[in-house]
Amino acid sequence: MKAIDTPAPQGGGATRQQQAAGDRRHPPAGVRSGKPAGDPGNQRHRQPGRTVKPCSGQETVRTGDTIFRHAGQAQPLSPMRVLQRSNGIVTDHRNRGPLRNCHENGLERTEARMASGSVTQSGSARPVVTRFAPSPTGFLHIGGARTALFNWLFAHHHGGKALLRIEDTDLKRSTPEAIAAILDGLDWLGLSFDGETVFQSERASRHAEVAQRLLDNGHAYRCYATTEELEQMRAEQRAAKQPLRYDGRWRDRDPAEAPEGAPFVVRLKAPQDGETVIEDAVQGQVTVRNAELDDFVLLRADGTPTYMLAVVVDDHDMGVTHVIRGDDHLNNAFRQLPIMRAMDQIEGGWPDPVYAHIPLIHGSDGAKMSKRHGATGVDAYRDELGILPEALFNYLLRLGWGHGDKEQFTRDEAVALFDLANVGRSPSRFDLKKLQNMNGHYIREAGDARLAQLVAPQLGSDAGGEAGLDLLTSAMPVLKPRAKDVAELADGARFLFVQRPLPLSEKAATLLDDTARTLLREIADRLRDSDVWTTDSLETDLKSLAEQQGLGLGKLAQPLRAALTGQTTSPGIFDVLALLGRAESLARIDDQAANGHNQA
RNA sequence: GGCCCCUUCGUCUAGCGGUUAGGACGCGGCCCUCUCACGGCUGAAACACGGGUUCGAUUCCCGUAGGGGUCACCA
Repeated sequence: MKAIDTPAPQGGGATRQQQAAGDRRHPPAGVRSGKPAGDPGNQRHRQPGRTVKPCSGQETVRTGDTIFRHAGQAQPLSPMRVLQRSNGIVTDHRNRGPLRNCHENGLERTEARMASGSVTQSGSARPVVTRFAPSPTGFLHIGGARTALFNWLFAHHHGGKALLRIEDTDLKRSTPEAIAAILDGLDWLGLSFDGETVFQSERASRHAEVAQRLLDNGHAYRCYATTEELEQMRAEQRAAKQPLRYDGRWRDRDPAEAPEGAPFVVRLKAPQDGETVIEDAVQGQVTVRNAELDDFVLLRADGTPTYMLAVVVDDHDMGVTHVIRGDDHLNNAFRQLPIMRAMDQIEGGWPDPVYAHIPLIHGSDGAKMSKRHGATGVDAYRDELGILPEALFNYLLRLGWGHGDKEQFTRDEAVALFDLANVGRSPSRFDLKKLQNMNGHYIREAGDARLAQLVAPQLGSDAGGEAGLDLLTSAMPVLKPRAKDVAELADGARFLFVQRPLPLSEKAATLLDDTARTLLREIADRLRDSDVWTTDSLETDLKSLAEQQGLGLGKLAQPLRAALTGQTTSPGIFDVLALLGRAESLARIDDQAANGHNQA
């Protein structure tokens, strides 16, 4: 955060033109690395297919993102954009600068990049603002949860703000229940977002206003093509094996030709030449030829905005500096950027955000997570799989991000260490086994009273009362190491609340043969005589009894365990006795010692 | 199909031109031990392939293969 406060090398009051000129004198690579652009270090991390090949005979001007070769004319670079780009570089681990070679730990490395790369205007801070923008069509998806987490961590790491926006413009599919479920899921994970939650549906008029601005300034146009017409167009493209895209039939047509009173949509007049380059903080440099993009719809025939427009307008209005979202949006960035660029040209103050497209979470079969992969909502992990929020938090953090060999991260550590630089670029598969293992770890660390509260509802009314909760709480230390989710914790605790006579598991019943019952009587006699009833005293008593009988402790403990719990597995036998108490223990032993004829 | 992205043990990952390729989950073995866990030790297990560049490539470049994403008046 300190780094963001670093005063700008360039004059704060520079006009966009001056800034553009300044940018030309100091090409991005140079600014970025602090080295001459020709430095070998700058070549090192080029990715396959990402190298920008300058056209010979023409000046290739990189304004950072768009290359206009045809005109040899660079799009003016706003001061804000310089800042933005710098921020992008700061967070770009694929960055070709020398800092990539630093052998520091990730945090220091990040700090170092921050310190060297950040530029602001007038020395004023441009705080990081991220946003999580789910569409409320269901519960909080596990992938969405991770996106939310990364946005939250990044913002907090940089002392910025993480905003929440509900993308509910598709009224047909958005429900209040889904909104509540998402909010609930975020809350459960402990991800609190800053400021007011923005509801995109409430901003339609603002979106339309921007569309009008675009229209008025020649960056958009009305398209009167009918749905049928467009379908036919696509059918023809399909038949001709052409890429499917709007052919721009109304782009340069005289509006006077428009059919009287016919409905129309508003389309962006997107750049057709050159290419757009994004310095993605995760994916590195990504280039798409502008010819690949068509004039997509901004405003529907009914005047409502499309997602593409709404996102851009909202991100701008919310002051979003870093767009961290799923990789499935990478292609969208190339459609959203032209809208921002157009608005920046019209009124200024619409800087490019830094993009960070994080890889998707895949199911075990390697395909994008969906319903058929089983649990996809965080609510299912909580309610059905008995996962603790801190476990999911940690697991999601480690999915696609790493920090050396470290596996466990507290919330504070995560905030301190998280960076986009160490987010991987390839999709990762969801591994329930590892989540459960991690959950086991956090169960062992969790407070006993808290776990008792979680477990009680699964154990009937006895467990929910004050006495029941107390019992559960005191049993937790010996129950915890044996469970990897809340259900297993409940299973382990069940013996505490079952009513006599205990039902026996098959294995337990087999264990309780005649000799075992005889032994149980001996045990009962011995225990009845002792005046203290603690784990230690019980251990002493039973060990001496075993010794007298010339038996290993195991021979004695197993039948006893069966009698006390009805199971063959449980916490340590002395703990079980102590937890159950003298009266209940002896009663259970007597039950089995006497019983028997009708058993085997 | 067009475009875009990705590729280290089965899975999550470390690795930043020279390493016995490290850790974690899972799996096997041993220890601990009253059972089951926990914990400790230990074993098997990976650089997709082919070309470059280099004295030297897991690491940089190109290509192939494979996987994924995306192509609406959905978001």
